[in-house]
Amino acid sequence: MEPRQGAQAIRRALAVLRILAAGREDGVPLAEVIRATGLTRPTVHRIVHVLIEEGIVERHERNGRYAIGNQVPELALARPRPTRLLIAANPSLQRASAEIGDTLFLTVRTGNDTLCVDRRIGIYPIQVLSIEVGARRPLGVSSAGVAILAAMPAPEARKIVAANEKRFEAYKTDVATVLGEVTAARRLGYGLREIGLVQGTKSISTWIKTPDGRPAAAITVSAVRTRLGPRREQEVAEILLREARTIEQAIGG
Amino acid sequence: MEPRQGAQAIRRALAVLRILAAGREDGVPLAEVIRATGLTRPTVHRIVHVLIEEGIVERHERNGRYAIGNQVPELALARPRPTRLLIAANPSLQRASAEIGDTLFLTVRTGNDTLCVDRRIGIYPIQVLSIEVGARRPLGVSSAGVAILAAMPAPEARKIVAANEKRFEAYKTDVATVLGEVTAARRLGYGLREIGLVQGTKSISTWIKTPDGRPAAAITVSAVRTRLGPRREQEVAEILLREARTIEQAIGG
DNA sequence: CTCGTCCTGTCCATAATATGGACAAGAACG
DNA sequence: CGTTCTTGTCCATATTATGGACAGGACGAG
Repeated sequence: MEPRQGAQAIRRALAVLRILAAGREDGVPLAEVIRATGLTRPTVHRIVHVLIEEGIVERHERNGRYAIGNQVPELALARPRPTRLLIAANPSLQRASAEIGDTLFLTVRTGNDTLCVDRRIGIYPIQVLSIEVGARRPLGVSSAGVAILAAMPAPEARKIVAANEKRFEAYKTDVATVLGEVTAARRLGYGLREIGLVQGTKSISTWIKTPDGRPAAAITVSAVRTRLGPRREQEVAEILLREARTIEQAIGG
Repeated sequence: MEPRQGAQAIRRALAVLRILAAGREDGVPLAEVIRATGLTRPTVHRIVHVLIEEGIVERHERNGRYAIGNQVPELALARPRPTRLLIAANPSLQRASAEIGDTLFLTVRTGNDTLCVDRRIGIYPIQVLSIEVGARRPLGVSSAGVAILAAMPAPEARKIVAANEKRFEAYKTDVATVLGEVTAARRLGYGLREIGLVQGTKSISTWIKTPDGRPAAAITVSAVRTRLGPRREQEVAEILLREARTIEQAIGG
């Protein structure tokens, strides 16, 4: 059903945009876009510069990196709603945050990426704040991504991981490692990253499925590793599992 | 400098997106997109459906209209900053709103469109609320658009108005009428619409220029016509002119 | 029912468009 | 001064997007 053709250029432009989105405010150098998309230099160059002329992409004066331009939020204003998920998850995040005390994230799946859409800071004095709302990463490199992959049929997960192969390099991981983590998560019942993306942190994620059984999001706790020993890992995971089910109820019914 | 080529399809896709953005949540029927963009049916159809596959556009179950999809806000999350203008204009809007009592709008120019980016509701019991944050219209059909056109060099304004010709029809106006209003606004010092887009309303807009002298935005008061007689029009215009200058200072320095 | 008038969706030969190999040029480093 | 990073450009080529023509569906009037 997917392959509607006659629009290669548009699809490529969108692929570029998604890579740029992952670069957030800082932007992404052209070479990185080329690597991540697998397109050729002239093609990426052309696309990026047309998008600049159209105001969809901006180029940073300083370092020449490319980033999402201000016309994108302008287009987004056409869509005023906060998602159902965000509303449904709010009480759960509130509750879990109070209970756990460490930083909580709500992450959705969008295409082959995870996107952080909400964050709650806990009361414990050391908080992992590196991941911000808007942070976007290839599915598989964060515990949330691993959890989401673990919750979908294995073949589909493998396909996504394969599609992200070129981008894993930048996160110092690879297809085999990710697939191993996904299998482990499937067995455990939740996603885990002993070595967080930030040095010395650990993350636990549980998936949230839509009524049709497809994983749409994950809730994650990140903390300094010493705060998440085996015993506490168990406790935290149970809370996250409970709240994930609660959120599923809220979006399902 | 503009005409970088080799990307017709991407530009066309963006043109389609901007039209869809003007349709907001309700969306736009395909035929309207065809009219507004001047593209052919198969082209628009193909573009729209590829964008649907990519999650950039959604189709409403009910009426088959096309609207901006949820991936657009997701991309926009990559850009967390509220614009300087919004911050700079805040105190002025606050003050003017208290002083005037009718609904105030802050509208920016984006390409050939105006886009409402802020709204303040006044204290007077009858408020014109039809225009919401995110509302997007061809430059020229609202008093804000007229004001912005009036503040730019006449040839540029004419070019924009000509480019929007096909879209005016839907707003029951035309090139000649708009150009007349722009000339009148240039003479007056502010934009005016005796017959607002909503029946029985009247709007007054003043333009805001960036330090380089190009108009970037407008502040607008909309009220039921009877509340904006000649005397009060004068008063309101003076407040708006004063605040426009204040905002220019704030973004200039 | 039939005709007319709106709409959306599809086919495919064709021309125009986007492509990418090869090259150029600049910056940072030793 | 060479080496290894970048980013940017040219242009012959074939792949890609194009749009005229057609089909089908929904609605209303006669």
